[in-house]
Amino acid sequence: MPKNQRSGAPKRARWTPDQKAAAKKGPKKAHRGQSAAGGSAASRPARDADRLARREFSRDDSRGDRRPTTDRGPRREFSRDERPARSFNRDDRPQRRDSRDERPARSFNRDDRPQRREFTRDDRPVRRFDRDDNRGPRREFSRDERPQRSTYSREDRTVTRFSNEDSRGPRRDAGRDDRPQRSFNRDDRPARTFNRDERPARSNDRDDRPARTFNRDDRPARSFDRDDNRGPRREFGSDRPQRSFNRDDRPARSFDRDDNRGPRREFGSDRPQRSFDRNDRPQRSFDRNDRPQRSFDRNDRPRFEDQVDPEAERMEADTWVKATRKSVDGPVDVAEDNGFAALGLSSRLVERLARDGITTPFPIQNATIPDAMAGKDVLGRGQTGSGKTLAFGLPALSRLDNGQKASPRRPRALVMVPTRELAMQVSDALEPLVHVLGLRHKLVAGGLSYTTQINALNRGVDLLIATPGRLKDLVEREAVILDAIEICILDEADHMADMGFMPEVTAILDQMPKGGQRMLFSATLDKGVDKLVDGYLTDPVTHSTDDAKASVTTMEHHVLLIDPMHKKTITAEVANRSGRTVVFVRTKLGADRVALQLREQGVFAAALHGGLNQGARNRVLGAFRDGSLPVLVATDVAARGIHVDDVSVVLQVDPPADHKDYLHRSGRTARAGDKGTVVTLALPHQRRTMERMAREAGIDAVPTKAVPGDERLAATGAVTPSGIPVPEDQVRRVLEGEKRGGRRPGGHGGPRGGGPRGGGPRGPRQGGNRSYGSDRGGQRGERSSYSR
DNA sequence: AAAAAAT
Repeated sequence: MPKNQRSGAPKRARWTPDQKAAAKKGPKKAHRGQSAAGGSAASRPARDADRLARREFSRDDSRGDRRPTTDRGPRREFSRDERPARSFNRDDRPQRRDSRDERPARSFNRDDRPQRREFTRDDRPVRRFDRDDNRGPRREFSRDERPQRSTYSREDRTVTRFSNEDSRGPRRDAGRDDRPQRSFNRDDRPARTFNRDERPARSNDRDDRPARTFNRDDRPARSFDRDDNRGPRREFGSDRPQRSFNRDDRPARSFDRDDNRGPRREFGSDRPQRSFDRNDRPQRSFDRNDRPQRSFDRNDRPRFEDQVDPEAERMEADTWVKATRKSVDGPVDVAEDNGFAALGLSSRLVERLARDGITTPFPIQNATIPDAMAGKDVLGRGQTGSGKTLAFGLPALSRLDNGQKASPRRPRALVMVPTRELAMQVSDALEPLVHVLGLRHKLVAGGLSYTTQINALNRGVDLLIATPGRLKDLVEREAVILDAIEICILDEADHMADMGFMPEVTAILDQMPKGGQRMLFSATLDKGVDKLVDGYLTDPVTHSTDDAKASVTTMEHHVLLIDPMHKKTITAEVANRSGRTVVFVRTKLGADRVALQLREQGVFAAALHGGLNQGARNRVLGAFRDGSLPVLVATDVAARGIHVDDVSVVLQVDPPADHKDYLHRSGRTARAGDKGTVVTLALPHQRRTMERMAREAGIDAVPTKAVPGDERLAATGAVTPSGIPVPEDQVRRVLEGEKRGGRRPGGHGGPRGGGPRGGGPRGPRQGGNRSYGSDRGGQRGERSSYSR
């Protein structure tokens, strides 16, 4: 059974037979080969040499020509010359003793047979694993008394000689003729006694044992040579999982009572006997006023994550970021002039939007929805915060709302996005709309449980929201079949058309029926996107609200020419402000490093990049969203689509790769009409690139020199940082959640294994986020490194 | 370079 089934698909996974078969033959041959080679540490020749040294070969070994001499007793020594000459005369052979006639007649009477001993499992003595039990005193060695064990190395051994006429000299024991002749006659041996009482008394007196020495110097030096002296490796129970240092690899925490916990806590016998008499119970009150007042404050609710293990939390990650929406309770009046009603959307959708105060479509929604409702292919270009999610989500859901139901494993609509965070954001934004129509949706992305995804697919999913990698994986496992996709939407298509993504994306698109509706949204239309458009869209209607130029006039752009030695300081100065700051860097390591450097300077920052596990990603982004983390240091994983309110500054510590990336990144600020500042640090050699990029992006920023303490920095609201490092426990508290009353049994789990946590992601958002339709178009980019 | 699947 391939490993991916054991760990990747947890025990409860309900696989269909097809899926099992698919998983078995699975697309993972490479891994198996890998583990076969990597798993058994020693190479075959090395192992054989080792075993040879220990004489472990036996007949059933594949190279069973060498048998051990162990177990046979000392080898009988012959002198060839002493043996009688062999006769080849048949008559000289001793009579065969077991001639048929001499044997007792065989009885075929069943009752004559010796009683067969019955083995029942229960008859067996319980096997003891207790060291102190049954084993007798431990054999004591004095290490020094042991003969030096010889190390076998093939090279060290002398050639075995089978000839007597060699130079070995006389045998060591030659002349010991006083020894009695050894008899090989079994009957000469003293009878073996089976009487326990005749054995010497066994001493269980610890004091009888030689004192153990604790003197380190008495011990022979420890060898670190693997092949040296160690004997076979200790066998661990096969249930012990290989230790992994990958956080995502950890086995799910078990809540099975019988599992691993050690003896159950003993409660004092003073616990009152439980009564099962109904009349003993206190009367239940049905008086509403007796109940505690229900609180509608989310913060009052018990923290769900406190009751949930980390794995379950990850499984639930698609429900993270539950925004507090300013929902209206009770019936909602849909105004006459409701813009969404005018677009022909179902009244339930319009009403649901109105409940959240969404009544006026954004331009891209106005432009796109009618065509999308008509089933046409759509090519949409939308800028930051333009509301693309609703632009494709509303018509897609409206069209799915036709009384049909999704068959198991056959979703009817698919939204593909390039990052997990974006997928979650889309899923969250569409969730209330999906539910109000009685449809089902599911998020399918990496880092989340396979089980919940597979189970949901088996139940039937109308709208699937996915990242390409996991979706392709599930397609290969036949956990999802794309032949019923009526509507397919590619969001952030320019990113999906990147070299690394393209093969997976096209592989998935190729699985879908030709005639379906396709919608493609992209900030720009370049070569890669053209390829997707040409290959997969039919007569698309193009709608663009603006082009890939900075059009947000509320955004200020600064390109600062700085000296490399000032980079760290200036970064901290710019990032340190009352509002939220997103800092972009080129690499994952750079993100970690810059975040650390900021914290060292007193600016609370945390890194977000694809190298973190999904739980950490959720916590960081959640903390940033809920305001407990003011500075987010991110790779371009956060450059697109991620919506967070009130980001006052985007700081590009490493310049973007191109003008599109510049616009994508800067699109994290100045959302929904807010003001925003984009600061890009440029080292001297990056100046010309930045000038060109600014021109292409359509911004008027002239690189100007800056030094720490520059007043232009202060003008953006920057505050000189305190220089006092952010305490580690604050970092932990915010990123790992509040510590609960100190229950963290020693020795359990890893650094975070069973720990409470959650914190950020489920907290309410600050500042009345409008999570609907908030994805933006924009640009992307980056290049050149933080350190020089 | 990053992202997207794991093992």
